[in-house]
Amino acid sequence: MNKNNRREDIVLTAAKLFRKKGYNAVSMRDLAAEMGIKAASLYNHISSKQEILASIVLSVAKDFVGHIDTVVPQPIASIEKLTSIIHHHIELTAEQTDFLACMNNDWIHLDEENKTLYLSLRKEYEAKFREILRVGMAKNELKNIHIEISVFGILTTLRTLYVWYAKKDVVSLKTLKTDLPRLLLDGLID
Amino acid sequence: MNKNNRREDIVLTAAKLFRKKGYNAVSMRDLAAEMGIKAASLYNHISSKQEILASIVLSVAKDFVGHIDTVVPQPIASIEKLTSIIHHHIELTAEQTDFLACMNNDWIHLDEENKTLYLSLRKEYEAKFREILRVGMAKNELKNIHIEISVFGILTTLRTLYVWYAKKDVVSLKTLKTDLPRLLLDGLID
DNA sequence: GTCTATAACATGATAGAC
DNA sequence: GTCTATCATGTTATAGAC
Repeated sequence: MNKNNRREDIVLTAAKLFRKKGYNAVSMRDLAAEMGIKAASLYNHISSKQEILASIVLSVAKDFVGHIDTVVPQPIASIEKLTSIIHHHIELTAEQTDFLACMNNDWIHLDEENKTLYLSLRKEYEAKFREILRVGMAKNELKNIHIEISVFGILTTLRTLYVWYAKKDVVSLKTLKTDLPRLLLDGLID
Repeated sequence: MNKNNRREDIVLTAAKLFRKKGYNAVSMRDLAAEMGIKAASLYNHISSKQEILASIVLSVAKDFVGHIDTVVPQPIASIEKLTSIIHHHIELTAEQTDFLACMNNDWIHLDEENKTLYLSLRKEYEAKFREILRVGMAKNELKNIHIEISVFGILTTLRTLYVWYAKKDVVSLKTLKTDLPRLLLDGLID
């Protein structure tokens, strides 16, 4: 196993543990034990516990911004854009559950520099999402519900999908992809 | 100041710190410093850091179950019941922001016994909420969206209200009480 | 009720041998 | 690349003086 794979392995294992117990509750000894090595050996592959956290959180945050950037310029209705975004959240949740959980729970433990970077990516994502809603409402494709409440309500549900995805035996990915957009966009009442 | 008030003060201060930095990142020295006393003195009022956390988390969890128990037997439409629950979440979020945040972020750090208790309260709440949706769908008051997805989507948003409530300058409590039920129940699309 | 002092241990990280 | 050994610091918690 070369150095990159080993590093990747450490980050994946860390994400799993951080998700389960929280960043602060996971010691470098815990992480090393899970990898089957000693704590000191970790430092041949990573430079600090902080670096691992930043690697996890920022990779997900960048992925989300990357996706919304491909959606925004498309010549499709607002509802289609929102559906595409919801589907991307579902897919990423399925593929990178631990990373998603880690981003949501532990970003607060990033050092000042990375926290600022994370929050600016998040702000950028929210601004682009808000703009899609604004245009949709202006074109009367969407109901005129308070825009901040709409942004918050939808993004919160999407961000927290991973919590619920752990119980995925209850519902298939396919059902999720049809019924979650219905819930978030059409609502429960006719 | 008598013993109960002092204890209460410690719990309120702890909730504030736990919310800001996370349970594990707050030491008893931090908490004592914030209270203007020494760490050792805390133990005259509480028996452990764990006990403080349990006190915070369980009080909120019990409040939610208590409220839904008053709503369930009422002779009103499902939509009215859901609106009442949404309003209760909004009110509690406004009154006990730190407690709500602490429950959401730090329940994972409860010891085994209290974690089990918390999860059973949470399960009980979800079951009662699910039943309201089930009846509403059976009576055709609500659309037939996958029930687990509906439960998840709505409760997630309500649980995470505190995150957004910190930016309360953006929207009034009154607007929240009208537009959040609209978003969650009516949806964005006509 | 609060203090000082301290026990007993866990933490992130590093140096240097192999 | 991994190990053992170690460091400096932080942790929860208690004993006993005032």
